[in-house]
Amino acid sequence: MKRYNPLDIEPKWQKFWDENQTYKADLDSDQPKYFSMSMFNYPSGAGIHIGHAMNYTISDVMARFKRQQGYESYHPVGWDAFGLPAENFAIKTGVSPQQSMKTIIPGYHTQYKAMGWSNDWSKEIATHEPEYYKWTQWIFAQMFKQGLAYQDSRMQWWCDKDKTVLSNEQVIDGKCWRHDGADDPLVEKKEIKQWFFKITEYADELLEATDALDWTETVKLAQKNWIGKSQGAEVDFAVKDSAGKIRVFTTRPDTLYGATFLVLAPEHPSVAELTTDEQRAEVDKYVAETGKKSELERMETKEKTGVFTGSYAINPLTGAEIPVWIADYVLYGYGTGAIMAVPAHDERDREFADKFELPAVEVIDAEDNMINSGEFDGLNSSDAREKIVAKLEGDGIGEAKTTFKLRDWSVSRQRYWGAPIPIINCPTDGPVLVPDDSLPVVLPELKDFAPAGDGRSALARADEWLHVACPKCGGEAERETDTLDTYICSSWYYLRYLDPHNSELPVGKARADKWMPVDFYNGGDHATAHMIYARFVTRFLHKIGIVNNPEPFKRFLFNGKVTAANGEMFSKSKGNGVDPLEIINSGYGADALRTYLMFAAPLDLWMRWDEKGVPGTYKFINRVWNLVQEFAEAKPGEASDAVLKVVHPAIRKATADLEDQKYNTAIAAMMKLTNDLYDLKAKDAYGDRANWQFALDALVAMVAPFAPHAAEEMWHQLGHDTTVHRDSWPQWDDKYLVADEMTIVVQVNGKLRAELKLPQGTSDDDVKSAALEPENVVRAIGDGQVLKTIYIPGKLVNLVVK
RNA sequence: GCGCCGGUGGCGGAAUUGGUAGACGCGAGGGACUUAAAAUCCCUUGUCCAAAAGACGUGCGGGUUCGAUUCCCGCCCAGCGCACCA
Repeated sequence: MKRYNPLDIEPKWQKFWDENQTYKADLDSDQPKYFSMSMFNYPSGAGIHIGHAMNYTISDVMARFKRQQGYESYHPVGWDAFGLPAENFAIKTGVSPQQSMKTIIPGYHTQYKAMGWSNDWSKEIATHEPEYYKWTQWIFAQMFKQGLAYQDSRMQWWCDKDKTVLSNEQVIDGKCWRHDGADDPLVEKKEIKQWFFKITEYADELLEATDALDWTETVKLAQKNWIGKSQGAEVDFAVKDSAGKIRVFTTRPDTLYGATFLVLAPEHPSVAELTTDEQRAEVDKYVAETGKKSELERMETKEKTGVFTGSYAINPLTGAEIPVWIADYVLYGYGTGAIMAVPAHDERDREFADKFELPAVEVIDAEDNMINSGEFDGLNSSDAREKIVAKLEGDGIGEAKTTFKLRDWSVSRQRYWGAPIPIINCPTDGPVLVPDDSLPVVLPELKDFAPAGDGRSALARADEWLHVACPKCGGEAERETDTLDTYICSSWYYLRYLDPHNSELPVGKARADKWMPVDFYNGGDHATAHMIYARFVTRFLHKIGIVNNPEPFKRFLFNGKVTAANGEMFSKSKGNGVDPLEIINSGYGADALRTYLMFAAPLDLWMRWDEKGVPGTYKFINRVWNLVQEFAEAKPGEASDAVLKVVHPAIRKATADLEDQKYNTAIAAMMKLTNDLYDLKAKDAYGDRANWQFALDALVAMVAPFAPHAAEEMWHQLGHDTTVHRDSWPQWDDKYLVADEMTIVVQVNGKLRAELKLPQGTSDDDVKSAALEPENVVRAIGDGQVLKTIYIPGKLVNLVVK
C-alpha cells in the first residue's frame, strides 16, 4: 500500500500543469464562462504570508469547482502589490499562474528599483513595462479628451513620508494608506495644483447601480455612504446694509422659516468682507486657530465653537434680520460652505444655539405639519419642501440642488514610480496631451529617486527627459513630472488578463464581451477606494465602447483576514507572520494548507491562525488516500447499495454549499462522507466494486478543488486517464436521498422524550399512535390528558398534555 | 453618537421557512497495534448526577408559541463601517 506523501505528489503535478498548461483557459471557447479573480493586493508589508494563500485559494477553489462542472473557467493570478511574485506560491498551491499576468500593474518595477530591489522577475516585469504605461496613459488620454481629466489647485491631503498628495479614499483614520502604523504621522493638507478625474460626474449612476449589485450589504452600504447623495436646495440670503449675499445649501428647505442664524465655514471667502471692525480681532483669531488645527482634530472636537462676524443676513421668507456666525462645524468642502441654522429641527444647530444663546423657532409640529410658516402653515412638510423651493426659484433666490460627499479623484502623485501623466506643459498652449501614437511615456533611468524637494517628484531632475517640444506649437515645453496613482492601474487590470497581447486597445471587444464582468472577485480590503475606482473606470470604458457591461464585478466577496493566534494582525515588525511555503515544505503540503484555510471558518469571518489546523486537514486527505489504496487491493464481494446511500446525500450537500460559497460546511460534508465510508468498509470490505468505485470517484472529485494534487493522483489511481479538474463533478441521484427508515422525535410539551424508528411511508395515524407507546413517553404523560397531537411529517410528534 | 453584523461546549465553528442544539474539525480521556514511541485504527467527550431516569443549557431580562439559537420588546458586551456632509 502506497503511503500519502505530499512532498512526492505535489511537485509531480505542479510540473505537469506547468508544462501542459492544463489550466490555461481557452479565452475564445464557446463553453459557458466563469471568471474568478482575487484582488492582487493583500495589505501587508510582511511579504507573502498566509493571507495571500487565503486570497488565491478562494478564487482558485471556485474556478476549479466551476471547471469540474463544465464551465470554461478562468482564474488568472497576479502579482501582489509589494512585488513579490505570486508564481512560486501559486505553483506550490496548484494555482496556475498565467502568461497574461506579466502584462499588468504598471510602475511596480520602478518601485522595486526605487527600493533598491532587483532580481530575475523584476527584470522580467521591466520588459513589459512600456505596455503597462501605455494603456494606463491611454485611459488618462481618453478621460482628458472627454473632459473628465482636469487640473485644479486645491487643498489636498499630503503624506509627508512619501512627499506626495493622496486622494480622500487613501486617507485612513487620518493617516496615509501606505503609512498607517502607530509611529507614522497624520496626513496634512496643502494647497497644490493637481490632476483630477471627474468621478463626481458618475456619482449618480454609480449610486443608482449599487443596489443591483450582488455584493454584501456592508460593502454596498459603504459605497453608498461614500458617494453620499443629498437632495436639497441652495438659497440666497441677502446681507443687511450690503449688496452682498450668502448662498447656503440645505436638505430641509421646508424649515426655512425656522432659520434663525447663518453659519459659515471659517475658510469661506466672504468671511473677511462680512466681519465688522468690532468683531475683526476675534474673528481673525478664530480663523487662525482653526487653520492650525489638523483636519482630524477638527473632526474629533465634540464641543461647538464659533464667533459672530458682526453682520446680519435677511431671512428671505420672514424678512427677519439674523446674525451671521462662523464655526468649524461647517465644512468648507461640502455644499456651499455655509448653512442656514435651524436650531429647532437640527441637533447640531441646537447645540450651537444653546451654547451661544441664539433663538430657535419651531416650524414643524409633531404631526409633521408646518407651523409658524406664513402661507405654508398646515401643509405637510414634504409638500412644503417642494412649494418653498418653487417659490424661491420663482423669486430667483434659490434652486433645487443635489450634492454628493464624493469628491473628484485626485490622481497626481509626486512619486518616481507609477505611469507618467502623458501631458506636456507648454508656456503657450498650456497642458497638451501626448499624442496616442507617442505613447507610452516611459520613466527615465535615474540614480536618485528622492522627491525633488520643491513638491515635485524626482522626475524634475531628469533634464533630458523633461525638456521636449510642444506637440502643438513645437516650442520648448516640459513634461508633467507627476505620475499617476497606481489605483488607476488596478481599476482596469482585470480586463487585460482577457487579452494580454492586444496592441490596439487595452482589451478587445469580443473578449471583453465574452468574459466580463468578473463572475467572482474577492479580496481583503478596499470596500470603498478600489471598488469605487474600478466601477468608475469600467463605466467610463463602457461609455466609450470598450466593454459591454458597465459593472466590473458581478459578485464580490470581502473575505476575512487571517490573524496571528492571539488575534493581532500579522506584521513584519512583530515578526509573527506565518509563511505558507514553510508549512508546505515541512511535510504537510499545499493541499492540506489549502483545505485548512477553506475549512477553518466561513470566508467572511476573521480567522485566527491555529497551528494544529493543517495537521487536521492533512489527516483528512490521508484518510481519503487510504480508502483509495485499500480499494485497489480489495477483492470483489457481494452487491450492496449501502455505500450509495451515504454518497448521494453528501454530493448534494457539498454541491449546494459550494454554490453558496460555504466551503467550510462543504468540506465538513466530505469529512463526514469519509467517516461513513470507513464505517462501511469495515462491514463489507469494498464488496460492491461498481458502487465503491462511484463513491470514491465522487469523493476524490469533490476534494479536488481543495486538494488538487492529491486528488489528481488518486483520480489516476482509481483508473482514470483524464484529469479530475475538468468535467468531473459528480451528480447525485434523488432516489438515494431517502432513507429506508425515518427517525421521528417524540416530545411531550415540547420536551424530548423518545425517538422512533419507523419504516418510510408509515401513515400519520400510525406515527401518532406509535408515539404514545415508548416507556419514557408514558411516564412523561403520567396522569395527564393528551389534548393535542402535533405531527411534523417525517420529523417529530409533539404531545400537548395537561 | 448613527448604521450594520454578531454573542452557541475547553477552542474554531454547524443547525431550510420556528421543529432532535452542538454537524465537521481541534483539544482532552480511554483502548487496539508496537519492545517503546510516532503514525494509524476504534470508543468517549455540553453541564450536574456513580449510572439510569431526570434537570439545566445558545450574552442578560421579559413576551409570542404546542415548541424559540431562530420571531417581538428592553438591556449588556464585542466587532466592523460612517462619523459635525447641514
